[in-house]
Amino acid sequence: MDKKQHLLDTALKLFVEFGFHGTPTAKIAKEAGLSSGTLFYFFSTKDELVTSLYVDIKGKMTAAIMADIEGETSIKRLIEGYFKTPLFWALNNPIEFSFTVQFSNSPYLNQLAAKEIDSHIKPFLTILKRGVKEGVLKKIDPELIFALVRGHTFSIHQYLIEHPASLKKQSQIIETAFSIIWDMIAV
Amino acid sequence: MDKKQHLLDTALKLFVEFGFHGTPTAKIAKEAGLSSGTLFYFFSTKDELVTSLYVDIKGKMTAAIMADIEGETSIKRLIEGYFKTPLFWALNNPIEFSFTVQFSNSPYLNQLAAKEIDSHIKPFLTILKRGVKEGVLKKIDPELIFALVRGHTFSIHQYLIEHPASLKKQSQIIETAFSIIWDMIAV
DNA sequence: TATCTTTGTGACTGTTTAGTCAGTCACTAA
DNA sequence: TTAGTGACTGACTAAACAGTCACAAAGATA
Repeated sequence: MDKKQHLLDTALKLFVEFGFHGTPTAKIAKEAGLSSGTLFYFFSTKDELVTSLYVDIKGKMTAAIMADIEGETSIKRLIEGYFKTPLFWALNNPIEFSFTVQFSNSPYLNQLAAKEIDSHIKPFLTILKRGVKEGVLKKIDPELIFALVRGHTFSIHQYLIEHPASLKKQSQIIETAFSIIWDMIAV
Repeated sequence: MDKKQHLLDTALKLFVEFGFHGTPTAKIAKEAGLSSGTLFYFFSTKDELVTSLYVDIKGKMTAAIMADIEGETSIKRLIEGYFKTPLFWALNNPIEFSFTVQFSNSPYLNQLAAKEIDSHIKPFLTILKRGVKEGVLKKIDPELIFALVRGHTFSIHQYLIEHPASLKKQSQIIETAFSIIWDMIAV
């Protein structure tokens, strides 16, 4: 499985640099020091490679979030985890995060089972619903709150990659960004 | 130039439905009732067609914003125009707006001269800078405010297309969304 | 050692695609 | 009547590409 992971790593790098369609499978294999056939030994189609990569990365990000919010019960801390962890994770894994952004805005997303997508959204949505019900969050449709938080994350990430700064400064921006979004949705 | 516009319209429809790479030039020409050669008579490459379409649509959107804020001087009203007009415009031109979103997140964006992109961003940024300087807006990097407004627009648009509602309800959401973002950035 | 399975090769193929080009045709104007 | 123009055609080409396949090594198992 060493080679398989190596193919995933190489594909990731090339996809982010040249895009999905700008990266032929032959190039991925060659760059990974393997033959074209080997790629199709591990992944039956190119699409499968792309979606595998997404599932893989998304899984790692989710794991990071889960580790961060483990044991937490307060709505604020939970939302904080869901908001801040991906951004901090993105600082350490910029290529991976870029890939997920690119993927989310591509037609590939539709190839993914709705179930897979849902499994990442649902837990967070449940927390938001509870927050609204308990009066911690404003009486706004939880799905709208979800969209707001998501969009905010997207904004901050965009800003961070366009304006490189020290890790300390970046951390500060993320912290400030959370206060902003929290004030926006909390009662 | 009738045929050229017709090609642009057809391409727009197909690109939004099938994506850039999922739409062969031959299909665009056929769907437009023209021959393959005609497409290349008007647009020297496929890329030129795609970017033309973007410039075209972006121009129309900018015109709508300009019409809305004409004569305005108050920072709040200007920002309101920059935020609300694209969203209302998107309600009436969903396909066009979807196209710009898709385009903005694709590698095609890099093909566009930085100048072209800048020309849309700069005027708004200037207003934000003035707002910060005059103490109307919070002391946050105007570029960050820009990112926040942009992300907020993106969020609301996403929510609106995922949750169809009456025009009245949609308008209400946009109005509310503006109060939210205004409270977020204003002193 | 013999046999089976996994891992790997790289030349090959069938298809799809952007882009070309020689030529048609309706029209204009000298 | 003739010459010229420019929109428009569609069969064609050259390249690129995803995916296949017959064939090996390398490793495991017996």
